[in-house]
Amino acid sequence: MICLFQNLQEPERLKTLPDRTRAIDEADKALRRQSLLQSALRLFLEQPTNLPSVQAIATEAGLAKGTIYLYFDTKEEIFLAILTHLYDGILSELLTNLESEPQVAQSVAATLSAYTRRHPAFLPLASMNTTILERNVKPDLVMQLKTRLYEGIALISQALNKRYPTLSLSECAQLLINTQALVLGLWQMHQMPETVRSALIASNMSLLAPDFHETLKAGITCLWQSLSNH
Amino acid sequence: MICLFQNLQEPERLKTLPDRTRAIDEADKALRRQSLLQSALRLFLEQPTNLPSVQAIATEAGLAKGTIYLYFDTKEEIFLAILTHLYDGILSELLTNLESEPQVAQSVAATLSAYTRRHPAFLPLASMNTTILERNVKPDLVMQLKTRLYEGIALISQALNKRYPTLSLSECAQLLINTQALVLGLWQMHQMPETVRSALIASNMSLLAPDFHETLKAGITCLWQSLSNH
Amino acid sequence: MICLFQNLQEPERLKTLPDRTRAIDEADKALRRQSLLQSALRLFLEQPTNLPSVQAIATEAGLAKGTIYLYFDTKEEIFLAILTHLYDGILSELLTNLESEPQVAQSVAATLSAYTRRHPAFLPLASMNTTILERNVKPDLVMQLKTRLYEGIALISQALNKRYPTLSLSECAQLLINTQALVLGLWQMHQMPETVRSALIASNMSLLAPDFHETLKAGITCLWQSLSNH
Amino acid sequence: MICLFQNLQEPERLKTLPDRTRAIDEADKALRRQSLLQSALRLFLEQPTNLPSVQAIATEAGLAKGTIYLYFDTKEEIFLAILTHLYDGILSELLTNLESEPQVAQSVAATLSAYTRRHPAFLPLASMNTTILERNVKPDLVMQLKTRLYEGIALISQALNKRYPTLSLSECAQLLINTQALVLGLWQMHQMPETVRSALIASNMSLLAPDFHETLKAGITCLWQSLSNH
DNA sequence: TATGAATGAGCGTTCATTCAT
DNA sequence: CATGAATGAACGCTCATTCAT
Repeated sequence: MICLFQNLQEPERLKTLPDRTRAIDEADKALRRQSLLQSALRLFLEQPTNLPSVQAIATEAGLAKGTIYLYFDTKEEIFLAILTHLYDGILSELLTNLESEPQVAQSVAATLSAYTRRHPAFLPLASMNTTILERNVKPDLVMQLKTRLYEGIALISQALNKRYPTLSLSECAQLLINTQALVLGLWQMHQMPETVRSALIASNMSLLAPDFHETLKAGITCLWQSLSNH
Repeated sequence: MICLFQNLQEPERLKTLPDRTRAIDEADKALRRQSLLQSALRLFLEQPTNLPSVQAIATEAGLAKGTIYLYFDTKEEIFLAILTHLYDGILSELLTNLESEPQVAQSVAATLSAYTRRHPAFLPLASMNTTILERNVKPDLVMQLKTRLYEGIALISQALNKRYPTLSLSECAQLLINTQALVLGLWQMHQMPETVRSALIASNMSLLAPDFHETLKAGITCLWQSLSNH
Repeated sequence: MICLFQNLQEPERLKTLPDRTRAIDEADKALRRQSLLQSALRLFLEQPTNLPSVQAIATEAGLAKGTIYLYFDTKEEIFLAILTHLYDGILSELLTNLESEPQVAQSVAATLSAYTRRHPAFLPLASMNTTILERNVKPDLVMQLKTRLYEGIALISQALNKRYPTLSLSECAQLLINTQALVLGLWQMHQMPETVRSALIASNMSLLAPDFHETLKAGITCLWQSLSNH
Repeated sequence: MICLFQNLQEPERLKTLPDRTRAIDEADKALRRQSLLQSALRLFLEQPTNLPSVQAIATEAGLAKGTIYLYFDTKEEIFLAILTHLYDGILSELLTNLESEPQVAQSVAATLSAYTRRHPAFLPLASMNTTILERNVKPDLVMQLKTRLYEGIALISQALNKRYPTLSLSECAQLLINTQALVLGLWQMHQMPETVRSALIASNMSLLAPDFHETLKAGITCLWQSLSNH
């Protein structure tokens, strides 16, 4: 089986190329690409409401602005690559945890909650996907993300189906998609300026300003309750 | 009962002010404001991926650019107003239909499906809310949207709670929030360039390019299945 | 003798017209005009680097924006009127003090120093005269200012000439003009952001950041030393 | 002696970079910067009442608007640079002429008169310095101008002091500052629309519409008469 | 491959002034 | 005379992308 997740790179293991050195062979190029992704990610995390500027990314990576365009066609492509990677990550963890955990719904909820904590760029980027990223990226890169997503979902669906044979493969897949949709939507609804958040709480409307992770778990539990019926 | 939704204006009933006429009294001003909202909406629907430019909105409304700033502080404010209005609309319909329909989950799904069809700006705008709109709008307008949302949810929760007394008010509210999150997320996942859509179908991954309204109904049914347990 | 300075109005004696009342007769109109001038001046003093907006002036005066244009053709006209008034004031004081004081140069210096202190709008406005005000005002209003200036200078020159008969009338006049030029120039050279001022002092260049009033006195003394020769 | 005025560039000697060519090394960059300054200056001289627009400057220089911002942070910075340069120029000439001319006051007057004729942008820009330029420029650029001014004044003061040992260094410096103030003020008082000028002459008030250069000489002579006493 | 100078489209907003009421 | 809604010109600046070197 081709591994979906070949792209995963532990940053700490990453050998870095000296700045302003020419990346000749494929390995060096990949390294440089990774380094750009790391820089972009780092800057994005500093202010997850905006994509950082190309200049900032280049500077952060110790390279020139033009160099970035040797590795990516547009700025958005960089972040779509990061997002793709993050999708890979979450799918991979879901699969792993599914197999080891007895309580499926709880496992899913816990995995998602932990993952979004450990990867605070995931949901902000996922939220921008439709609105910002895909709009400025070649279709085949969008397809790449979708394909990865599809394959991940397929694998997880199979695992699920093995444990809950009464649930069809496509029901499993749909459940996963719904889960991702729910997480994405909850995160966006939960996102707001700090002033608004405190105003909401002050006005007894904390329903709209809840702890994201709490809500996440509850929501997933609700969505996955069908499993307990099977 | 105080009606939340007094703001709803059927565009077709709207008397329009002749162009370049002065809106002196409050009624005329409201009319002009509505007309700007209509123009903005119309242009947005032509290309729901970008907010139209202020100049375009003004021209569409037969007014000068500066006039817009007599009615709105920023461009985003216009679209937040539209979105607020659309949230009012959906909440109102949910409430109405809930009371008349026997099958609650189906009613909710059908209402949402129909509403998003009739108001194709709803989900695109809702998707931009966090990322684009709220970022350039005074906090109290964000609060206004949230408050309306809260009050709508409160009313619907009460109606739900009346029919399913085993479900607590806050469980009902949370269910509604989850529903909105799910719809939002599904719409975003379902959103893609036409080329991508056909590529997905060609590659046997139509799972990721489904009919939105189908998926919506299935998703809501899944989320609301708890009701059948009560 | 026709008084040059009929325009001088002690603000405290000013009867004010109730807001939004129609000014029918000439006296009422003059009152309203004065009130607009006062409002404009008050706002300008709050931020003497920019002319306040017409809207701000109207609001401050309790009137509508359009009303201002019943009294002045352009915004700059308002400030040219204020400046004219302030020129009247300084000329009048110079004349008065000249007659009572024995030491002419010192009298002039002291008068100017005191006047600019009491009327902090004088030099800022005078500095804007060429660059901003006269550019957007009908020539005959500029002429009015010049005429007043001329007549004031003429009167003072006569007084000077009486005391120093060896100085021709036109030499006296020129001396006055040079004095005004010097004051204006010194004020502009002395004007700077606070940060720059402290940087200058820190760099041992306090020559360029002196006390304005000190410099003023020294400068005038220097310019007027010819008198002691006569 | 380190020359303060190394920046002086005779425009006619300036090698120009071909349009749309890249300025790679520092020399070319300096050339391009000079060319932008020249263009800005040229346009300003066409209408010395307003700073030309950035677009106009770019077009005049055969470059794109954005390019300007590679060389200057704001539009005002361009003109502050020109003004700094012009201050360098006048200080340099004053110093040179002082050393060669026997009659100091006359030398100063003649130098200033000639310089302002040859550099018609000098006084208009100097007049805008406080009101317009320094307001939109980083403090350290203002400081640069001040520093240059200070150093120029220091050098000239030394030269003066050598010839008139009874005048202290700081008296010399102050005399120079007063001179600059006087020139600036006279220029502003002398500045007026052509219509006003002819009206003044027609009304026998030519005192207020004199030949600037005449007045300048007379004024400086008056200010510098102290020297003859020493 | 790397650079970074050059490009130029894109846009929201302010505000003095006009003028219908 | 008073109002204030409507006007629309004016403009600096950013920044993703290109491309000559």
